[in-house]
Amino acid sequence: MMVEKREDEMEASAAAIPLPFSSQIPSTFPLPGGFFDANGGDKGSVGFLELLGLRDFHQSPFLFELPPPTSAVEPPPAMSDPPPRLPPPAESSDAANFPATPSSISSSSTEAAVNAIKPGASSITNGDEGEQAKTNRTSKEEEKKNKGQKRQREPRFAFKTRSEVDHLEDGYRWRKYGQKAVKNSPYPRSYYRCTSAACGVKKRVERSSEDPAVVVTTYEGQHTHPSPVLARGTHQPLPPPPLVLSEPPPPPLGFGSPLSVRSKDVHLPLLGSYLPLPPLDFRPMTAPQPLMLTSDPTTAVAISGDPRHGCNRTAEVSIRDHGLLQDLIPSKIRKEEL
DNA sequence: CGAATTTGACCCGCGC
DNA sequence: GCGCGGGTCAAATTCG
Repeated sequence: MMVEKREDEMEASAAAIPLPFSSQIPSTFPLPGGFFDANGGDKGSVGFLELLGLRDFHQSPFLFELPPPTSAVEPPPAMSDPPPRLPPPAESSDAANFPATPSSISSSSTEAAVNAIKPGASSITNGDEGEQAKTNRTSKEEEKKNKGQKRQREPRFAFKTRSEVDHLEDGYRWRKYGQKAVKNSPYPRSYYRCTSAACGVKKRVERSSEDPAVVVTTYEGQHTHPSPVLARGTHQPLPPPPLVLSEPPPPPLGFGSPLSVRSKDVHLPLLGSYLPLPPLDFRPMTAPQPLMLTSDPTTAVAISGDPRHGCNRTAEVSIRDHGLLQDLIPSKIRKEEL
């Protein structure tokens, strides 16, 4: 509801905010013609990494920050508190969650921060929320009454992803639990929940009505477990994901390539394996604007609320982004970039 | 046969 | 207070 609205706003912002290089980046995120069409045949899940790999990874399109517009001072507990033991630290987990935006856009929602800082929220685990609703609503209502506040919500991150498939493979296993028609959009919104018992992470997937090629994925919550993919394979630092690291920039028609076919073997958690245990620092370093958009895979840009600061913001975000990339991308790659 | 998906119904919050 | 829309549940169905 709210988030969606925000997302809409973000979309609007993406198109409206004058980027420093707006001339190069139309709001429509042009991609080589037929780039995705070529992938049309393969309806299987496309790994984020795969998609990501199609573009310059080191110019990763995704950025994120959690600047609570109203509480930039105090980062959300969940976000700032590196879980002592949890394999995937909050941020990392989120990062792992992070659909490395396949081809173009990504954004984060402010809701994350706003909700994360709600008192009492920290005491409620992700799983609790889900189970609670499941077990009995009366108790939920009671709790609500007792607390006299709205239902707790997990931090959210919204990503806009240009993809042919709705449900992007991110390394975690998701179970669909609902689907709703979206108002003013011909495309339905799907609701997924992490299949891991104790993990209450949810995500919503919907297509942008404005640009059907764009899939908006909203993650809510943080995984409390390592990625099944990682668990399945090695949990030790892997060599750079071949896809991402060695794949040359996508050919104009790259999506139809065998790459897509192998997509299911490529999961974001691979990326997660690069996530350092120390939490990523998503705390607002400058402005509280949570909104970040990259309108082109080759350009990572943070959109601040104030376009006038576009350049500065870009620089700032570059730093921030760099920090993020440091965590997400093997230094080797970054060197190449540098 | 178990797991996952589908889908209609229900609940809740919010705006008018 | 009411209606609308988002989010979730859970039975039915499908799939592997």
